[in-house]
Amino acid sequence: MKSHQVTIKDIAKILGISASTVSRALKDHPDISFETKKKVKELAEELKYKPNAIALSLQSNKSHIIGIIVPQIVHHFFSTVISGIEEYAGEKAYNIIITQSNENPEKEISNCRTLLSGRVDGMIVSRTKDTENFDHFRNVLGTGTPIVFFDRTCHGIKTDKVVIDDYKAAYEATEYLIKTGCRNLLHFSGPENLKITSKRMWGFADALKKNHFPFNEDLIIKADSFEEGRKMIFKLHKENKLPDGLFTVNDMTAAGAMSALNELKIKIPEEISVFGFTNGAISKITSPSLSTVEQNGHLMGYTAAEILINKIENETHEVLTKILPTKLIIRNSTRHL
Amino acid sequence: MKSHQVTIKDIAKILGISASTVSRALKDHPDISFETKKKVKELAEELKYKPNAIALSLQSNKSHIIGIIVPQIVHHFFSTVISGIEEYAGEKAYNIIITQSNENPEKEISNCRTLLSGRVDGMIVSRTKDTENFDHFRNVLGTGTPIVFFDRTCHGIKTDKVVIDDYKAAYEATEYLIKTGCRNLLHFSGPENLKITSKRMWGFADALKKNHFPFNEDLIIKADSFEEGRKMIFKLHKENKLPDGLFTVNDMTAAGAMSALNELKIKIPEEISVFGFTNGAISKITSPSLSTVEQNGHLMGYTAAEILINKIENETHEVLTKILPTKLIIRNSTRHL
DNA sequence: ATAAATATCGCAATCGTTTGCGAATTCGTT
DNA sequence: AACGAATTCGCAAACGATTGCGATATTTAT
Repeated sequence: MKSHQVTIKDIAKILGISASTVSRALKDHPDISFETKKKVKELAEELKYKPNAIALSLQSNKSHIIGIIVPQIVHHFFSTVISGIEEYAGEKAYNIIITQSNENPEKEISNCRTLLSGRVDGMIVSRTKDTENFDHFRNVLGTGTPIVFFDRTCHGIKTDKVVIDDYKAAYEATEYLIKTGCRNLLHFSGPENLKITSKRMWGFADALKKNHFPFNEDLIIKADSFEEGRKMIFKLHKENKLPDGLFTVNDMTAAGAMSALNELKIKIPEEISVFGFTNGAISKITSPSLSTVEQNGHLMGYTAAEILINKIENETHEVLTKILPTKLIIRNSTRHL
Repeated sequence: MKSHQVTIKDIAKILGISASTVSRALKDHPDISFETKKKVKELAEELKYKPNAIALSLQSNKSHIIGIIVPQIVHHFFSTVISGIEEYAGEKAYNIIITQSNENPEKEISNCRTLLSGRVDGMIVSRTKDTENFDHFRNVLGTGTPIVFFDRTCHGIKTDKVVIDDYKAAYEATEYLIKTGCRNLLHFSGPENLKITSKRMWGFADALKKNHFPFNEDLIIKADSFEEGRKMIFKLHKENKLPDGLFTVNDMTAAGAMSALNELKIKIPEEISVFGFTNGAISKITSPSLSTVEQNGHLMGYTAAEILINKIENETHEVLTKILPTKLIIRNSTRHL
């Protein structure tokens, strides 16, 4: 099928010179005469010669490929990050190979293997919710392949990270709810072993404490999906325990909660304010539109790629954690100041 | 940085045998004695030897990489398709390299170049809305690299396609609106040079005609995003031209329309039914939840990968167009039968 | 015992490109 | 005229793995 792609040897043969001369001519090596260069370049142009990236990789031991592992490509936040990675990588002439773990630690391990044997120059990773053993990442680092984690990082591994200040953002969101008159707050939270969700939880808790609100663990409820958000609202409603302010671990959960509240004819934000997290695509679509924390996924990906490629090309060994700024996006699911 | 990855030569040197023997031992070549095989395999295991994919590629002229070009990774439908591609590719030990054109034909051309010089074995593509010249795709095909188009295909290029029957799906959706009592229908449409949107439009038009409804071009309105959907509803409302049934070219547009209708306190579906297209993530989130056409992106990607890899490995030359089934998803933005 | 068959392994070329080093040619200088 | 310098280019090795073929060594058959 594959018809023969033009190689440097083809050009050499046609011109009756050696392959080395062609190679040097194409990259303006001073040893080559102007005339030879001209002939070579013209023919290369005519035959649409493209250097064989694979041969170059073999030579240089660099593939110019970045491997990515995310839980799900379909998830809006992750695809935003990927898009950011792709942008910076493109600028630097890197390609990206994407794999997804589907929140399955086993798959994550096999993804590492795949990318390693694909000889990627580095990896950008957001781990599974359930990843507890990090040996596969240590193996990768052991081969000299750098990793940059984003969003969901791994505790106890010495490597670069790009995150946001989940604690601070949650604190601010909670305080906004308080300032706009909410007196009875609740937080829908995610799995505890994820640092980002526990940080958001602590931000919520500390904001309450600082503002002299009573706090106990009943104010933290496990719910981190559209369905669970819905269910939990119905449950709270039945038990007559609905709050007047709700801060959720992500936008989807908020959307689920709002969907239930709408069905119950409970007015948002008059009777209950809802604050999400992530500023995903859905936050503009909900009724009413959702106040949320902007977590700039594109920038996160872009930054991760920047750090990684810099590490690849300059072989620096310093380990840094980059904290990206967040900001509150106030829409119509919360009252105004 | 990159510490030396163990190669076949390392194993050979340690064991005092030749590289060729190691190579054959690892793949159970009958020429090699049992003892030698055992020694080689044990050492390979111990040193965590992984064959160098790049060297293999150079040898076989196969990279085991599939290149993907989509307008936007972030778009839910496309990321669903990518996820499907990734799944089948993973099963067949292929990697995927993803590029996005950002709806920019220039970028699409450069993406083709990038993937070509990355020596991908084949490509899966959904083109830009504005791509009018297809020469870059013809160039790719000219190098013997097969392409499978999905969703947005290219007219006049002889290559495989995976699509849905947009016409039929639109026809059925429209007919559903009619059957549930809508008498005054409108269609929010996309750019005309995209086959999929014009097919959806014709499906809408023919359903009207078949049901003896008057049809004229005023029933087709250009609006294919959340914002435009919103604006157009407000405009129609001001002009007192709101329909009692709305079929949109995609879910986002429907969501925008519903957002405006909600603000105008117009009841869905009592006063106006809304029918979307795609069954994206947002269709469950809208208030009320959106009736829509299921366009199985995951299956589309999976199928495209199947066709492509089959073509790569078996070097078949037949060109086929696979039409995937759709079905109506009836939720709460339309009345029931 | 000798030829033939078998078992086991190494040499070298190959994939496409790069690069140090040496070779050949031309030019300039005295 | 002769010698050194400069110009221009080719040879060959290297990257890691595969594979046809040839080279031993061992065993079997006659």
